[in-house]
Amino acid sequence: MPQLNGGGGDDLGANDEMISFKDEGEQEEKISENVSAERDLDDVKSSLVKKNPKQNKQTKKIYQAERRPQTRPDSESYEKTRDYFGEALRRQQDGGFFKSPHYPGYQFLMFPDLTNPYLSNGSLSPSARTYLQMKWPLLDVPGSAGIKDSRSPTPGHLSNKVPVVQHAHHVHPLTPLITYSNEHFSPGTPPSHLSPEILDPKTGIPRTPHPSELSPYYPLSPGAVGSIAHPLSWFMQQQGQPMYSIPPGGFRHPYPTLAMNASMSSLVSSRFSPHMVTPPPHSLHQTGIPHPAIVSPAIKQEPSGDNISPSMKSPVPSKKEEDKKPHIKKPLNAFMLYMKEMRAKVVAECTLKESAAINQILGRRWHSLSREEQAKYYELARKERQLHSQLYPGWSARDNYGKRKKRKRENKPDSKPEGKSKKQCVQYLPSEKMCDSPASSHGSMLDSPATPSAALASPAAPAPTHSEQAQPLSLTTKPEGRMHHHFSPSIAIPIGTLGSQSSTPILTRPIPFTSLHHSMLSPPSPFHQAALHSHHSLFQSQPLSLVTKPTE
DNA sequence: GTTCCTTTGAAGGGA
DNA sequence: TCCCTTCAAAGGAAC
Repeated sequence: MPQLNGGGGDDLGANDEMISFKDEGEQEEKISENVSAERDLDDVKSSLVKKNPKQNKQTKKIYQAERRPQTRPDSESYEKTRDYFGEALRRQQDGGFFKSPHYPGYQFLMFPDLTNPYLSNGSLSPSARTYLQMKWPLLDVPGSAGIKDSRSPTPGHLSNKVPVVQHAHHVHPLTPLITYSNEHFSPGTPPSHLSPEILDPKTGIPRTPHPSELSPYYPLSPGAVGSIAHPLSWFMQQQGQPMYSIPPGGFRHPYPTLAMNASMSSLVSSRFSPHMVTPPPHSLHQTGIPHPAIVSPAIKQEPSGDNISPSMKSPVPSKKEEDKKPHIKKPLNAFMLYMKEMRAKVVAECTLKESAAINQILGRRWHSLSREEQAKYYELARKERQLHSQLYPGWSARDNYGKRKKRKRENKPDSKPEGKSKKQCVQYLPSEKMCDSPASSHGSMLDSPATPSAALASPAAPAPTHSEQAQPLSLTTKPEGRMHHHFSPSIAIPIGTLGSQSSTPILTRPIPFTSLHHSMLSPPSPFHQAALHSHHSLFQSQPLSLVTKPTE
């Protein structure tokens, strides 16, 4: 688990983190995101087809070397989340325009007083109002009118998989932790007066949310508890995508004992008594409720035990048992959680559909996140792992090995699939000049040798080795079949001052002419320029050079 | 219909 | 300890 350096001294340096998204003005943020998305789009479009495993690996290594997020100790993290919420509440109560934090839901981990969102007189407490407003921006919560965030795009409109209008900014990072397929829920219907107004994704007409979109996690009792949709119900409805596939037949209350009433801190760490963590067979808890991480082979449509190599199988269970054995998915890591949350937003901004491209953008944005922001996801991931381990004590990631379709391994430099011609590519590295992240992750690594990579490293992830950092980038190949013909001519953009630490040659990034964006050939916009200037000299302009991509 | 792509991080095994 | 491999999500593209 990554540990952020304790509050005061963020001596991890690196004020080169991209913070511009956080506390800037709303307009500025929007501009920033649009610009970044635009650049990301161009970037990705131009680079996606070019990349190959080795290049990716190099890029990855550089990314990894560049910065390792730090998380604070839990207590401090929680304190900060409290502060987040307090600040949000203050803003709201001050009558100011409530601007949700970048990850507005996160602070709800420590949401105070959720166990009793109502005041004694029956009205919602301010905190509960704030929560509800964050949860359901369209919900008219008394006393909080006008705090709807109209800024963020509504991926729900744009994503064909988002059944509920939900601002990306209001998607709690923990949402994927407990999001399940809507189709399998039959939760209680919240009272109409508290039902968020939801736009039908197809008609755009406001409608009462389907019960499945609300609070399926709350084992609402027939009585009082059911009188209000539980504040944490929104955990369930992120993008209509379950984090874990649901076995046939669905389930009613995932994490049944996960009665998320008070704080999410106890959600995963203390809500599970030992007796309930033992996964009953067939994906069902003892309550008969399957865990979302359990995927029925039928649903998963993954190779059955027959396709699993014997080495992958545990010697103990028989083949039949193996077939019956549910597929327990790995818990999502921090980046995966981030991806799930941000994908729709990126898709909306970039009008990109290709996940590979989206993921590239997300990867960059991930690196552009501040440590605090990343720490949130690391914390969530940690909790998820903790929950997962408690639910499935005997589970090992190794159990899933071989349950996927076998992937070809082409990463090895010398391994080339027979009969497949390869095309040499120009060395590719994502150019931070084109990236949305002024706080170049690459730059921070390359320009800040004093920053110990270990200090920046995620506790769970080993710091990049010296060999990794110094590993020279080389020309790599990619199967020609995936190459796009018009990508041949390209522009090489030198990547800053890379040579200072290694013998890495000037890195160039092929950019198809057809994808060239004006921003690539013209000075950065004032905003971007300022952002660039405020961070690194890495971004000092260097002349663009035209190169011709070698072709075979 | 299946596999690949692409990202980061976690985990496990081998050297 | 280090390195490598696999898998987790996602969905269009390629095969």
